[in-house]
Amino acid sequence: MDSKVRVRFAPSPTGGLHLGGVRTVLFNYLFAKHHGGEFILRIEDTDQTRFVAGAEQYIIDTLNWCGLTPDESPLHGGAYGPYRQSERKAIYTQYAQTLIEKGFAYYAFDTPQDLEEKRKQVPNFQYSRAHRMEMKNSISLSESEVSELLKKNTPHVIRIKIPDEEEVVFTDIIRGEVRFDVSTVDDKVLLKADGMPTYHLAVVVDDYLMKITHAFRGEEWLPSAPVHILLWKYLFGLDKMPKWAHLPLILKPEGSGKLSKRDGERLGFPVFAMDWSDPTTKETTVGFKEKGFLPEAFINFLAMLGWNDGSDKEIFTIEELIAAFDLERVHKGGAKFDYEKAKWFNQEWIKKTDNKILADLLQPFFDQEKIEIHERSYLIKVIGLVKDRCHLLTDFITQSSFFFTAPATIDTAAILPKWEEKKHAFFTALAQSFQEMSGKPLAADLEANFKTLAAAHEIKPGDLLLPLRIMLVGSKFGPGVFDIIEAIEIPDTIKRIEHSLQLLSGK
RNA sequence: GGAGCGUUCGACUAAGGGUUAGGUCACCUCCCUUUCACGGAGGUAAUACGGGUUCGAAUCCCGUACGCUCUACCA
Repeated sequence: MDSKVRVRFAPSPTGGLHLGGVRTVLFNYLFAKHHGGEFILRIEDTDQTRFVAGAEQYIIDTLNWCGLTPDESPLHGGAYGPYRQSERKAIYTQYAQTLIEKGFAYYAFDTPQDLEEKRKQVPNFQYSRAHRMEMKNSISLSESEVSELLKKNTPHVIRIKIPDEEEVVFTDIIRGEVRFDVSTVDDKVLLKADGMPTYHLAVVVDDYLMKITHAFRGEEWLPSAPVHILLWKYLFGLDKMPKWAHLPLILKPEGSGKLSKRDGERLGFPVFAMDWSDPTTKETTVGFKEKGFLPEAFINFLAMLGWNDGSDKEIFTIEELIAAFDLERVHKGGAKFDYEKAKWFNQEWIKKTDNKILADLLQPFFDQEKIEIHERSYLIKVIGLVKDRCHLLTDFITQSSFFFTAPATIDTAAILPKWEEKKHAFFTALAQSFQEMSGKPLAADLEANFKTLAAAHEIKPGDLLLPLRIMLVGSKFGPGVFDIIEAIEIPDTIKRIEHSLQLLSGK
C-alpha cells in the first residue's frame, strides 16, 4: 500500500444491525488491522424519512460488543469529521454544483407524480438518454426556462448525466474485472429536493474527503458501481479512487434470497447482533448477544461465512483472524446462514473460555431468571461441571439451575415404572448414611458409600443411579450424580431425596 | 423486461489441469458414559447441464439452465 489503509463502514441508522452488516464491518476491520490501517464509522443518515432514534447508538454499542471498535466515528471524533452525513449537507451541495458546471449533471424539475405517471406510461421506464428529453430538466428546457424555474425556487433534484456510450471497467478485489456498458444505467438522482445527497453522491464525496483507500460493501451495490466510478472520474480522478470489493450476501437457510429479520422470527434464530427494540412499534427483536452468544464466537462464525484461510482451521481468535485475513480468499458466492453451525462455534468458544470470565458473563442471565448466586466460587465450580454441554450461555440456566435451587418438578413418571418397596428402603437408608458422613465428602467417597449400601440392599447400583439423579436434578440430564452431590452438599441432597420419596409414595 | 453477479455433499467450504474430490456442521452407526452431553471411531452424501481445449478438467473457453442482486428524490 502506498498510503495508510483507511476503510469505512457506513450504515444508515434505520434499525438493528443484522448479520450481513456485522460481517461487512468485520471484513473492513480485519482488512484495516491486517494492514495496520484505520477503520472508520460513518453514519449515512441522509434519508430523513427513515431515520430511527437510537439506531446510531445501537450500532456503536453493537460494534463495541463485537470488539470491532472504530478508530473514528461520530462519537470518537477524528480529523475527517463530521462523521454524520446529515451534518455534511453543504459539502455535497458544493460538489453537485461542480458537476453541473462541468456538464456532468443537470437539474430536474419533475415532481414525484410526474415520474410515477411516466413510469405507468412507459414500461421499464428509465430516466436516461432514451427519455431525458421528454422530461422537465435543464437539458430539455431552454436556458431561460431553467433560470426562471430556479429563480422561483421550484423544487428540483440534481441528476447525473450518464454518457451516451461508455464502458466502465474496474477491478473488484473479490470478483476481478467487472465491466458495465453505461447505456443501460439511468441518470441517478445525486441531490434530492430537500438538499440532501443520495447515497451515490455521498459515498463518493465522503470516501474522497475521508481518504478512504478501500471501499467494501455488500454485493447489492454492484449494479450501481458504474455511477460511483463515473462520479470519481468527474470529481476527483480515477487514480484517487479506493479499491473496491463487493462482498457476497448472507442468504436464508432455506430456499434462497437475502437473509431478513423475518427469517429469524420464522425459523427461531436471531438475525440482529443485539436486541433491538423499535422505538415506534415497541417491538423487540432478539439478538445473538441476548440469545447467549459469545462475541468471539459470533465474530468467528461470521468470518468463516464466505472466507477461510485455506487450511482446515475453523476456530480463530480475533488476533488470528487479523493475521490471516486476506480479502482475495473471500468467496464470490453468497452463503446460507446455518444456525446449527453458529451454535457449534459458540460451544467451542464456551469450552475455550475461562470459567471466571464465563461467571461474569453468566451473572446477568441468572439474574434475569431470578436465580440467586450466593457464592461466586460456587458458580465457577458449577460452570466447570456443566460447560461441556452448553451451546449457548442460556443453556447454563437449564443445565445448572438445580445446583442453586431444588428442581421445581421431579419427573416421577420416569422412576415409577421400576419403583419398588426395597428401593424406597434403600433411599431411606441412603439419606441416613449420608447424614452420618461428616463435613463435605468428595464425589469418590460418596460413590463408595452408595455402592456399599447398594450391595447391602442387594440392588444393582445401576438400578439406583437413575432414580437418584432424578431426585436431585428433576430429570434425566446433568453431570455425574456424585459430582452433583459433592457440589450441593449433604443437607440439600437429603432434602431432595426425602422430598422425592414423599412424592413417590404419595402417588 | 434489462443489467450485473453467482453455481462443489442438506449447510459452510478445501482442491486454482493429474487426489479414491479433503475438512467442519447436521444426520446415521458404534465405543465411552448405568443419565443427558462431552469425547473417540466409522458411515451416508457433492463438482447444475451441454459442448469444446487437453494425454488429462471441479479447475481454462463457449453456450444453456437455474438462482440472486439492482433496476426509488432507500441505503
